[in-house]
Amino acid sequence: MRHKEGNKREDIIKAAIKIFAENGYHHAKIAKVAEVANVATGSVYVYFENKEKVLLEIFDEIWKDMYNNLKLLVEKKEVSPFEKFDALVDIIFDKFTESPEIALVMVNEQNHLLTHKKEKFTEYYDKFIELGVNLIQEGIDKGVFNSGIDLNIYKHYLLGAFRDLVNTWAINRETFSLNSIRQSIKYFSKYGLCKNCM
Amino acid sequence: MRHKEGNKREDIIKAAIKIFAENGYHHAKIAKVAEVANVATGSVYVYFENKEKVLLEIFDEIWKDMYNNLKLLVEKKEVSPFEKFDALVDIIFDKFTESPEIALVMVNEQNHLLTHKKEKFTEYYDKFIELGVNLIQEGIDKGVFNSGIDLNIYKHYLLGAFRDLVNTWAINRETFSLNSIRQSIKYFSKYGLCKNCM
DNA sequence: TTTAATTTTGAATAATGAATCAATAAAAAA
DNA sequence: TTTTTTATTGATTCATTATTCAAAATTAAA
Repeated sequence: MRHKEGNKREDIIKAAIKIFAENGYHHAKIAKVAEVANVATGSVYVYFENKEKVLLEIFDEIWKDMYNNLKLLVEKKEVSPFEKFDALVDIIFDKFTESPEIALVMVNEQNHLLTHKKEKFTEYYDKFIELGVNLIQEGIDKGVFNSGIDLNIYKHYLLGAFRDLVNTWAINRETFSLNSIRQSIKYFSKYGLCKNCM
Repeated sequence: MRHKEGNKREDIIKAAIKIFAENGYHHAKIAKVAEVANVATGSVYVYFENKEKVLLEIFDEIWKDMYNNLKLLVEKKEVSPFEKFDALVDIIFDKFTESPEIALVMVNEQNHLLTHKKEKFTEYYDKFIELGVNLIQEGIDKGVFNSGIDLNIYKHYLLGAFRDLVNTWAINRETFSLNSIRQSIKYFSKYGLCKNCM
C-alpha cells in the first residue's frame, strides 16, 4: 500500500496562512492555497473537512504553542510578577516576529470566528487567557499590581491593544519596529497615562 | 415626475448595520438587507454602487459623527486634559450604547477594510485619531500626562483596547455592563497595572 | 510481477449570491 | 386626463468558487 508522501498537511497550513494573510480569509481561494502548497485542489479536502476547518486548525496550532510557553513561565516560582508580565508580552511578540502572516490572520479573522463560531474555537485560547489572568492576579495578591483592576475587563483591554498594535506593525513595517511596540506595551501597561498619579 | 419616497437610503443603511452585525459582512446577503429595509434588491444598487460601498458608508457616518463630537470637545479651553480624556472615551461609548450593532460591525469589519482597502477609508477616521492624539499631547505638554509615551503607538494601543472591549460587551451583554467597561478603560489608561510605581 | 490498498489528482459539478435590467409604478407637469 | 419623467421592482443572469469524485498514480505486499 501507498504511504502519504511529504508533509502535505503542514504544507497546506503554511500556504493557507500566507494566502489568508494576503487576501483575508473570505477572499482567499482554496485553489490558490493548494497551488502554493504544491498539492492538488482536492488534496486540501483529504486533509481538511472544509475551508473553515483549515482556519480553525491554524488558530489551534498557534494558541497551543503560545499556551505551552506561557505554562512554563507561570510555573516559575523565582520570577517576579513584573518579569512574568514582560515575558507574557514576549511570548506573543515572539510568535508574531516569527511570522507576520500569522499576526495578520489572527487580527483579521479571530474575532469573527469568536463571534460567529458554530465550531468550537480552540481550547488553547481560553487556557492561555486563564493563565494570563492568573499571572496578573498573582501580582495583585503580592501587592505589586494595582488592586483596582477588574481582571475580566483587563484581559480584553490588553488583548485588544495587542491586536491593533500587531496589525499596525504587520501592515506598516517600515514605520513601526516590532521591538518598539513590544517595549511600549510593557510601558503603557505598567505606568498608564498619568504622571505622578499614584 | 416622481419623488423618492421615504428614506430608502437611510433604511438600507440601518438594515445593513443590523444584518452585517448578525452575520458578518461577508455572510450577509444583499437580498436580506433589502428585505429588512423593505425595498427591492435592485433598490440597494440604486442607492449604492455595490455591497462594499454600503459598508464604507456606514463607517463614514459613524466616524463623521464621532469626529464632530470630538472636535467640539477639543476646542474647550477650560476643560483639563484628564476630563478631556474621559470625554473622549465617552464619545466612543455613547455611540456604541446607542447601537450595539454598530459596535459589532466596527469591531469585525473595520480592520479588514483598513488592511485591504482598495477604496479610501473614511477621512473622518484619520481626523478623529489626529484630534485624539492632539488631546493627549496637550496633556503631556501641560505636564500631567506621562512624557514617556510614544503617541503613534499609544493611539493604536487605546483603539485596540476599545475594540476588544466593546466587542466583548456586545456579544456578552449579560456578563459585562457597558458602564463598567467604560469606567475600567478610563482607570487602566490612567493608572496602569503598577501600584506605587511612579 | 501482479495485485491490492491507499493517496493524489484536477476537471466537473453545484451552489451561491452580487449585480443587472426590462418592466412596472408613482408622482409631477402639461 | 394624459404625458413625461423618475423611482422601484425582483426574477434572471452570470461569474465565482467551494467541494466532489472517478480516474490515475504510487507504493507495499503477495
